[in-house]
Amino acid sequence: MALEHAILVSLQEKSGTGYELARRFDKSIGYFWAASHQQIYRTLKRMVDLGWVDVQAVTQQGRPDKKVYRVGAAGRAELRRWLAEEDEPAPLRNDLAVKVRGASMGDVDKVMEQVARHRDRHAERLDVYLAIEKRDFPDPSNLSGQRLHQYLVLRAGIRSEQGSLEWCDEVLAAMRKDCERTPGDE
Amino acid sequence: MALEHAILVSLQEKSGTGYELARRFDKSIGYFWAASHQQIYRTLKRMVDLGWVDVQAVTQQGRPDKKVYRVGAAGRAELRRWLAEEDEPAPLRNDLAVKVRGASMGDVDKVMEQVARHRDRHAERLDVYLAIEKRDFPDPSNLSGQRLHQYLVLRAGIRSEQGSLEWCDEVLAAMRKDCERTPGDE
DNA sequence: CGACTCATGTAACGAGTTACATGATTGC
DNA sequence: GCAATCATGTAACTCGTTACATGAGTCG
Repeated sequence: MALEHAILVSLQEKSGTGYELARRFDKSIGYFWAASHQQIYRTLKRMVDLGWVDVQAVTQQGRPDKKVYRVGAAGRAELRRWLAEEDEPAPLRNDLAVKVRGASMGDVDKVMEQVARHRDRHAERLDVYLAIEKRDFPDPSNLSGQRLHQYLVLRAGIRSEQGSLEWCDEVLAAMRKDCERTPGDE
Repeated sequence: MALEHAILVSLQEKSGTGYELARRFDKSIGYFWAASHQQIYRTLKRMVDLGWVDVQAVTQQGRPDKKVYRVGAAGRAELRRWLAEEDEPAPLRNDLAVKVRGASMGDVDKVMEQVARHRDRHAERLDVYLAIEKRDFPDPSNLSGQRLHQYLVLRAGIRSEQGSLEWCDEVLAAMRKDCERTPGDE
C-alpha cells in the first residue's frame, strides 16, 4: 500500500524514468522500502491510469527510448492526503526469531550459525549507513526541512541495524552459555 | 515462505486446531509473526497435502466439530531442514519513514501527529512485552533450552519496540526544533 | 435479545517474487 | 567476444488482506 506513495515521494524529489526509480530503490529510498523494477513499472502504469503522474516519451540516439515520469496535481493531492492519513505500525515479521523459537526442534548449532550470519549482515549494513551519515550529514544539528527529514530516515536505518545486531549478539551469548552448561544435549 | 514454518514450530510445541492456532497467532507467536485465520486454514490444508501434518476430526457435543492438527515425521524433517537453511534478513519496509521523508511535501504537523501516534503504539506494546517478561521470565539467567529460546524471542520484541519508540522521539524532537527555528514555513 | 466464543471456510483482490524476453551501446 | 549499463516489459505464482458466510451455545 505504500509503494505508490514511496514512488510519489521519490518522483517529487526528482522526476525520472522507471529505470532510474528502480536504481534509487536499490539505494537510498530502497534502504527502508524495497521494490523491484517489475513492481515499479507495473505501479507506474497504474499511477498514470489514476492520473497521479504524467509520462513523457523521450527518444534517444544510441540508447533505448525512455519514459520520463512527473508527479501531477492529482498526485500531489494524493500524497498530501496519504501523509495526513492515520495508520497503524505494520506487524512484525521476523523469521530469524521464528527459527530461534524453534531452535531446539532441530540442530541448535545450525540455528546459531544463522544468527551469526544475520549478525554480520546487519553489521555490514550498519557500516554502510554510518558511512553515509558521516559523508552526507557531518553536522546534523544544523539541518532543516527536507535535508533534516532525509537524515532522520537514515537514523531509522542506523537504529534498526544496531538493534538487530545487538539482539543477535544477545542471542549468541545466551545460547553459547546454555551449550556450555548442558554439554551433551538436553 | 515462513508461515508454514511458524505453524510447524507452534504445532510442535503443542498440537491443536486451526482456530487455536489463530488465537496463538493473536498473541505469543503472533507478536513477531502475524497471521489471520484465513491464512492459517489455507496453509494448514496445503500442509496436509504435503504430508507435513496429520489431521484428526473430533466430533463434539454442543460445539462445532473440530480438526486437530499434529506434526508428522515429514513435517519434523522439513522443520529441521528449514532451521538449518541459509537466508538473508528481509528488507525493511517502514512506511512511517516514507512519510517522514516526504513530510515537507504535505502538512508537516500532520506527519508529526502520525509519528506521535506510532510512538504511543510502540510504548503500549513495549509495556505488554515488559509485563510478560516480568511475569514469565523473572530470572532470565537461569533459563535453558526451549524456555531460553522463548525468552530470547521476547527480547527481540522488546528491543524492536524500544528502538522504534526512541526513533519516534528523536524525530519529534528534531522536527519540533526545526519548526521553532523556521516559524512561518520555508 | 444481543454480544461473544468456538469453529470452519470461500471469493476476490492487491502486493510481492521469480523467471523470462528483448536489444543497442560501452568498456575490457 | 563477454559483461555491464540503459531501458522496457509480460507471465505465472505465492502471499497477505478484506469481506462475506454459517451456525450452535453461553453470558449478561
